Amino acid sequence: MLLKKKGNTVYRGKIMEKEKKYEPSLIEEKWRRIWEEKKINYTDVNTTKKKYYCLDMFPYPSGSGLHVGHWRGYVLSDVWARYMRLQGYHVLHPMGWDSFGLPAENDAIKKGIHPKISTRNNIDNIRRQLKEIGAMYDWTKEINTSDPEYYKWTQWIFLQMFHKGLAYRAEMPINWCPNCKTGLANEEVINGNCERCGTSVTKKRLMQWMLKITAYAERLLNDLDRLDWPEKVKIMQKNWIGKSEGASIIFKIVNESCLDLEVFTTRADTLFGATYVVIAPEHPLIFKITTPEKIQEVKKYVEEATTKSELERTHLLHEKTGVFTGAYAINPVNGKKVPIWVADYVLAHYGSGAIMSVPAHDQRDFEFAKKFGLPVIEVIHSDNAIRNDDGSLAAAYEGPGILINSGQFNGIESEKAKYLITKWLEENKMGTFKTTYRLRDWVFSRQRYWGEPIPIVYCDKCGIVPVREKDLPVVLPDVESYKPTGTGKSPLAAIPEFVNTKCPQCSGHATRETDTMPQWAGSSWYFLRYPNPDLKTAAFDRKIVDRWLPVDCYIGGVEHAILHLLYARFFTKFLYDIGAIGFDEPFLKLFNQGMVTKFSEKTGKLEKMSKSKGNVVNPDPLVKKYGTDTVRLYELFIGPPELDSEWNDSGIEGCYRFLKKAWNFVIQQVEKNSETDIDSKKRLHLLIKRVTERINEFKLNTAISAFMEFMKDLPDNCCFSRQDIEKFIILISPFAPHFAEELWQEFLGHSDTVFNAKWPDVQQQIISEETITLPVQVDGKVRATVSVEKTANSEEILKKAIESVSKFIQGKDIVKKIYIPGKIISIVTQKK
RNA sequence: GCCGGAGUGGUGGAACUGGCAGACGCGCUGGACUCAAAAUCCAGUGGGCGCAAGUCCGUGAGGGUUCAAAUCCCUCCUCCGGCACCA
Repeated sequence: MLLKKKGNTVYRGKIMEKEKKYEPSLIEEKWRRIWEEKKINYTDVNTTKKKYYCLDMFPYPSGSGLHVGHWRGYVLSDVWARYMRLQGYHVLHPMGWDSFGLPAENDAIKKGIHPKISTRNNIDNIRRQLKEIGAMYDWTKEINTSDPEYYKWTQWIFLQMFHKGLAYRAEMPINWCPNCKTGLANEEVINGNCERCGTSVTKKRLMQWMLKITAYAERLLNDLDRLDWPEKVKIMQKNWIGKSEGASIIFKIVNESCLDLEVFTTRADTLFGATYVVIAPEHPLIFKITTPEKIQEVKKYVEEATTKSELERTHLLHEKTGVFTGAYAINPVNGKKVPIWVADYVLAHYGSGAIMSVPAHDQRDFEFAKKFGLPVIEVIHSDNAIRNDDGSLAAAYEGPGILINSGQFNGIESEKAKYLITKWLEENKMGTFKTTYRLRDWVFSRQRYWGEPIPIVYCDKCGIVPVREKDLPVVLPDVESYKPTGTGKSPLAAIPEFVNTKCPQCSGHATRETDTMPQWAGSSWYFLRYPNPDLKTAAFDRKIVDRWLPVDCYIGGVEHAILHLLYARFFTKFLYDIGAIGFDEPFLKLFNQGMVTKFSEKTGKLEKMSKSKGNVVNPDPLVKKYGTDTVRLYELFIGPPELDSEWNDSGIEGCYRFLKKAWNFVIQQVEKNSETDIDSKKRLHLLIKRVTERINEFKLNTAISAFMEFMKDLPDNCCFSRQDIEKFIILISPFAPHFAEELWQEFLGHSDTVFNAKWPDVQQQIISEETITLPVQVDGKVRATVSVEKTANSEEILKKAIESVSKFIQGKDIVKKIYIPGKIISIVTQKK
């Protein structure tokens, strides 16, 4: 019974005799408290029910808190997790903190607070904000990568890699960020700049711990096929791994016949056109082969090249430079003597750090040859080559063609010649088929304080010795000064109590490794820890992780497409190989939510929401005004979840109005206490069908539209039974959990949570129509619609259709009649 | 340069496998309620022409396939993201 009273819609329910309208502020906090008290989100990992692991990419606890952009992914995963729960799954939906690493540390330095304290404060703040979202996280499984009880096991995994030879030390020029004062992984350098602070990255030669991720290149590549991931991410990983099949060819060095110069090429077919050889400035043979009269010049060039920044070398200076070493090599296929040059367009870390140069068929070599007057010999003929008036090549021809100037291989098609020439080299022991990868080993050392200490000691007698497993964790010491030194050593090196230790093997004097691990270490296996976060005896319980993993659905931003996802796959495969787990891919399904953008006054463009762009929208005032459920709805309604969406505050009103209407609808219908009429039954089941389908397809924006349409189209006199109203509440509960719970328990009087209810089934026979309405087109234009019995045959239907458009076909001949069952009728006419 | 994604009213966005373009929301206009406002409710809302019934045009541009194209094909433009001297 509806009463008008002071402008408010009120109801008299069975349970209470007081007036009530939709007031989120009165219900949301209450339910969050009750859910926590009753532990309804606690996941018993020992359950025998079918499981579902729905994981968010865990955040790093920055000081600036969450904005509406962060909400989007969390709301999305929560709707999905709640939906799967209502589908009868036992859902694990955990949350934790990626709290080691540069962002946390830089933030701490900026504020002058110890990272340990600031991290704890930030975590407390973000946890509070996350709880406001109302997500069903099982907080008893919270983990924190900077907790010694956690990083003990990160160190343990490192030791396992060390034992298998996958963690090794190497002195090499690495990417160095002068601002963050630390080495960086290849993956952390974006366009020659530091991923974190944007500073131009330089090179620094340092002794580094490396992880041999390249040993897994082939598997990391192949197994992508098994994953239900966005194609975009798979392609990005594929490109990053960069598999390239070709040949390794040996060039003997003139007068140094014991020295072999190995080059890698994908164009063995052009071997006869190799007119010189180029080695990278970092090539190990460089000073062995350079002739005495050239040594000064080469030395100078190498020095210049190796101190250039990554940006200069790879992005800015495409003008070719190089010097002749004075040495010559022998082209194995024809015995020709060719000069050896040093040039920095050849990269030391790819292939063998040396190339054969074929200026006629490689544009880079062409430019170099032109600049230094080196010969160009065409060996692939094609009419598609671009030529000067005199017939010489105007640019390298890189396409396919027929071999010329190539001895016994003349006349062969280039693709075929690749194989034949490589085979010939192999038979003559001057080369092999070879596959190379762009992927490089992972630089695992950071010269910073806030990370996992690498559990290694250096003993004067025994050398490099791993810390015994029983002595883990190597605890990060509390220090006053944790600022980076910039010397290439971590701040830990300045703490004698930390550095000086005893050798685990001989008990003699030893010093600890003082570098720490990169931020990506802890996040490479955290998903394995959630099901058993408090386990003291191991990183994880194999029985439990094998039951709960792989993660069924992983939700997060696309910015981690390469870094985190590749590293996590690598760790998982390694743990599989050593028998620690029974699966070798961590994440079966990946969903990347789009960014939330907003116009930035600073840049004058639409930008991803971020503090630095000055375009963040704080959810707190919105929650205060409309309630969490409305904000949740709007986060989803704003656009397709996988695409970027522009935030606009004004749209949120629509979601609030909808919830108010839905609230009143439920109350009115329960008050009516009648049976569901046929029309309403049909509407409800159509809604169930649409919402279910759209959630399954992750089209949550249109799932919400379906609810709005349902509400909007209801006739005034519609009637729904209590049972059907319950279905409606269950249907909306993943989207607006507080709203649904209040109606379910408080208004309808259930004693258990709505999230233990069962997702409603569609009754197909209710929504199937006996008559259908079809549009009728004449010459491609819709001119009428006809209602026909579903069972009618096509002749009847066409007859009816033609009658309906008689006006439009008068004086014309019908040349074609098309009836697509259930879809459309199309009449084609011609003038008489 | 290469590889992805996108381009639809005033606006955010719908549209299954080629089958009534613009669902739903915002905004706007008009109306109801009110002393008045807010809130709420009802109606309208792509553009042109027309009093109207209507009718023509319309999914970044231009071509094509088809009875039928936002959707498929070709050429091109713009924006966003990734990679980029990887031999």
